[in-house]
Amino acid sequence: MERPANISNATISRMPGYLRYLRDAKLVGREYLSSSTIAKDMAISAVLVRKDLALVSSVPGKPRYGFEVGGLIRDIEKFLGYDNLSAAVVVGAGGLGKAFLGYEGFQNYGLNIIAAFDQQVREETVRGKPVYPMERLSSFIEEQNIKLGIITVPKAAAQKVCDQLIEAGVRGIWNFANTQLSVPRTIVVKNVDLAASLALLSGELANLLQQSK
Amino acid sequence: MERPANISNATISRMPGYLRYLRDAKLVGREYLSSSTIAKDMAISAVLVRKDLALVSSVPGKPRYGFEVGGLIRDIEKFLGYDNLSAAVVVGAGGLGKAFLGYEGFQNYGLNIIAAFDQQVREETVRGKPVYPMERLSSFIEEQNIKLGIITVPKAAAQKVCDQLIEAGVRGIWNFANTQLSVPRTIVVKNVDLAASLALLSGELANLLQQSK
DNA sequence: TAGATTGTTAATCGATTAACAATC
DNA sequence: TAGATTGTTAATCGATTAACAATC
Repeated sequence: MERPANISNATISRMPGYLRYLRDAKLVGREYLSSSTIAKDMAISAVLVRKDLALVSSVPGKPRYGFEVGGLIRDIEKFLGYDNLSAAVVVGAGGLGKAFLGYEGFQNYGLNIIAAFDQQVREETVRGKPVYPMERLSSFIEEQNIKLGIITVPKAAAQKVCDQLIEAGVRGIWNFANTQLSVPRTIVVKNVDLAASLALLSGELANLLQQSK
Repeated sequence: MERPANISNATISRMPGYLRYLRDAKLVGREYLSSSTIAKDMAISAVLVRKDLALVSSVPGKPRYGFEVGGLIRDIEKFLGYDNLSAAVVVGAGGLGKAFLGYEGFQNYGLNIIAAFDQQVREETVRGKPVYPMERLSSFIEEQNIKLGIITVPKAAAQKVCDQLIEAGVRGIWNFANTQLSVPRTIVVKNVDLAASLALLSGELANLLQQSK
């Protein structure tokens, strides 16, 4: 894999945004786009766009034209590893877990959730995808060689689930339970902290409502 | 409101994390905590903890003791505005929308989702909370004086829903549709970009799996 | 050619960390 | 008192932006 190791997290985080934008642009027939056009539409700076794209693009942008949309899409997909979908399981078939299991959109972002697990199986399938009891978790992960687990169980159960996933062979964990997980250093965890996002929103909203009084 | 305007987004984003940690600590009977203990448990630096807490705490930490847990909890709750819950509506009663409507956990983070709206009402209520048809959106928002809207509709419908929310009086939008919304400058939008989080996770995971080969 | 646009080097900005004096 | 811990000032680090030469 020729993914350069020196690409910043900030840049990586923006990549799915570029991809989404470029896919939309391609759909309406755009073939070339300048960094300034992309920047304006995405509300970021043009220099940043050029720097980001230079890091992942296999062909440089052309002066006078800009970047070739199709090529860029392929390069970003490759960079993000979307050319081969990661199979994943979700543990916790509550509201969020079921929403994830039923959401096809993840396929556009390189993720293929193939099953859910829960202590109590209330529905055998969600939109055609199976929900299994926890007892089957380990063997399923081993058989299917799953490397990515998504945790959507309540906080109190999260650490235990996390340990089980790792024990069974999962190496990356996407954690939606609102708690700090402790894992060996060889495991990657990414916490999704909706509360942090909400805090920023509420804060700005409070300032705004304050002003308008 | 005496919220200091000069607190960075980075600090604000960490506040819900501190709050969660401190609430847990209080539950197990901790009365004082040093910045180094908090830092170790939360996997951030102790100086950062002291700086962050100094910005929101009404009483300074005590040398030799640390910070008083109960007081800190109250200060952060106040800072984040959790002392008065924001009423919100969610538009889009698909998987994610229903998950949000049914999730009581938001109450712990200052948010009270009181109703959902959708074009097609398949269930009249979710965990006791009402789902209404889109036709009722405007009047409901006006009557209940709702200032915060959550968008969980598909991408294609997001901008229209956004416009309707703003038209009816919403001032802050939490957007889960994965598209860039265009809004007047007087409106606050916070996009939740799961794809960005996933990109970081997959990237690190790929590096990891690569190494272990 | 002229002009739009890229890619790169240097400057700026913001956030985190290091060092250390102040305090209970 | 001695020592742990805070709060603050200065240094570092990383990311973004500004400036501008290179290019088609």
